[in-house]
Amino acid sequence: MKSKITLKKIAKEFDVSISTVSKALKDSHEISEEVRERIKAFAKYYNYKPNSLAVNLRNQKTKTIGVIIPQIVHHFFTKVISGIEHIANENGYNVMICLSNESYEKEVLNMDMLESGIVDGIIVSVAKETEEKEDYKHFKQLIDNGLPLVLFDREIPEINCNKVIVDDFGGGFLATKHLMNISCKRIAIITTPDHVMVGKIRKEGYIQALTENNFPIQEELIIKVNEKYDITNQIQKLFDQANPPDGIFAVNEIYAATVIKIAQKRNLKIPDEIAIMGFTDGLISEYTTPSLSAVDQHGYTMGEKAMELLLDEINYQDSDYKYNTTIIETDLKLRESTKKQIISY
Amino acid sequence: MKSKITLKKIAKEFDVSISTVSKALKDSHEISEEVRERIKAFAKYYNYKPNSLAVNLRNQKTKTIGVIIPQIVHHFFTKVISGIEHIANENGYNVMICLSNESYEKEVLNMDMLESGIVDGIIVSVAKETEEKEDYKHFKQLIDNGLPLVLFDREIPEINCNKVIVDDFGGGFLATKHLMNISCKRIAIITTPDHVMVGKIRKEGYIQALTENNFPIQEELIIKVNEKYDITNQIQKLFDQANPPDGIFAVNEIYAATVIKIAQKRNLKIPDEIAIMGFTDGLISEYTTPSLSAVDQHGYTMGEKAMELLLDEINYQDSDYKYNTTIIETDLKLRESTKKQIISY
DNA sequence: CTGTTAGCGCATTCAA
DNA sequence: TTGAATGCGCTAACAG
Repeated sequence: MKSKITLKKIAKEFDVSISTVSKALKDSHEISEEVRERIKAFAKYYNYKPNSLAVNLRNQKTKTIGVIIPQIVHHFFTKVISGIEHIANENGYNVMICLSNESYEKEVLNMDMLESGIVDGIIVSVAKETEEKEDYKHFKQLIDNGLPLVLFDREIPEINCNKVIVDDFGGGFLATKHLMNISCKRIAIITTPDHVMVGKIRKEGYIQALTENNFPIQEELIIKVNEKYDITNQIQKLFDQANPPDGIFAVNEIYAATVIKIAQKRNLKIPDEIAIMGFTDGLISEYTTPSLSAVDQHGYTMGEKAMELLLDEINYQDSDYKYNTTIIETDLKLRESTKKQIISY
Repeated sequence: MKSKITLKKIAKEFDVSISTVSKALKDSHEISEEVRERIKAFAKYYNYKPNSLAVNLRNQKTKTIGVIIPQIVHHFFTKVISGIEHIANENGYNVMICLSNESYEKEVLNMDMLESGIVDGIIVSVAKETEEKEDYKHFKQLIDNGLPLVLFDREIPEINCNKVIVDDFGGGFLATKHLMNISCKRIAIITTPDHVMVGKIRKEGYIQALTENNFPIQEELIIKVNEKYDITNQIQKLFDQANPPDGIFAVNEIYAATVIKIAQKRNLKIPDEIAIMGFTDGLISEYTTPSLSAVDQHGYTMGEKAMELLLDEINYQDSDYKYNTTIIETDLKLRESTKKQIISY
């Protein structure tokens, strides 16, 4: 393995000083045209690249930002990443993506690593396990260490930093309202355990919509899925009730798609016997039969916004920086799973 | 913004030398128990983290590897990444993910950046645009610079390095063979333009299966999708023929899912009137109606294997390193889109 | 026009 | 048991 070429080696080759080489490669006019050209040609030939570890160490910044996401298989997160990448690249930043796999421990490990100087700032969506433990020491430390931080999607109220969140409440509300509008009478929700904040808040939107419209809140219509066990089985129970729902709001794509599969197996007509709303940016929704109506999370926009906020903080010179929480409004992407034939008598 | 704590600052605090602090934090027995403990306590309290730029510069290695993938929204790539992460983390490596977005230019930019010393090795799946241009200078340079490289999925024959590829030929063959087994008589393929190697090779598997079984190769049954235009329209044409196919092999998930949508719109019964095979690790396949039979790409395994090969090369001391091409065998994941009611007379 | 020097943060060798 | 000195690769202020 050839070792990499450095300024030092080039300097030796030409029998000049290192700084002469450095300047020549930077096209400094301090260096004579001739020497400059020869050095540049040589460097180009040997494919010289400044060692960025050294450059960064020198400059005390890296032009790289870190992103920690809980999962990469969720389409929502990949959209967010694309949005982050877009703004980052536009501003000459590189993006380093790390996965926490919803694990507290991996989240801490990733942050430790990112905190060690390789990035100028960090964008995080909190792991479910961390939300469950409610242990946010590592975030506080990060901030204490002066590293800019932006939280997105899953945020932590007690941490003071820039945030970008979806209007989960509004989304839950809209979804539920839409089910009412297509005249569903018994509307169920399939959500996460309450420690997953986004699930909890979407549920609150659901409850608000019910309450405002004088629908009763019925515990048997609220399913909190524990992902450690079989999802289908937990959702099935909705349909085994004496009085099953005629409308379902699922807080994510997999739950919604699972409902479709179950409904089909039971020969329930979608949307006429059972209408379904999801909450997602995902691809699956477009390809189910019927295709799934869903609350649009605008993941790409979230990513862009998160990166903008991070740049804001990175570039802010004074000490009176004010944190900002950006709320991304949701809207509905209506497809077939809620497109009822309106029957007028 | 507080600036980060360094060895130097700790040294000043205790009025000892930097090297004493360094040793103390490494629990060196050269340092007296008492001093060691005090320094460690202090460092812990202030959340000291060695600056990895400095450490890496010193050690000439970073314990980080770079991954360049063309897209992140393809479930296959996310699976590969999970596999890479798994082996990387097991071996104390961090993973830095970069996206080329199928663009030659972004691929080169990413490689330039990674080549500048921040990673110990690189794993790449080639961008479509690069395949089209057949411009591989940047890969040659990378290797010349001595940075270990592993190519996966989309490889480049003329580049000499470790590789992990799916048995695309075998996959195409298997898929086509299975369509024959369920007694399809006119089997079409929906593939990519030939410059996308994986598409081309899968098509060759398809052709081999046809040929071996005395099926004619019919150009009108071979659709090469140009993703710059509407996919549905291009695929539709298959069904507008006088003699439409009764079996379709689509080389990726989106094409396959699109076929389902089209077939449904035309009221074609799947799989009886038209059977469909995809080629994917994706999630969509499970949630379409009917669910999609597909060639399993084993993305996770590919990722693991790629990382193992990279570690191999990184850790290899001698100069006679031998490159290896690992072929991941495919197999079929049969679901409903090919599950014909076998009717016996 | 070119070179010397210092320093970014750390680890390590050698000397005290 | 501690510290001084050196160097990883680079840049920039300053000197010549």
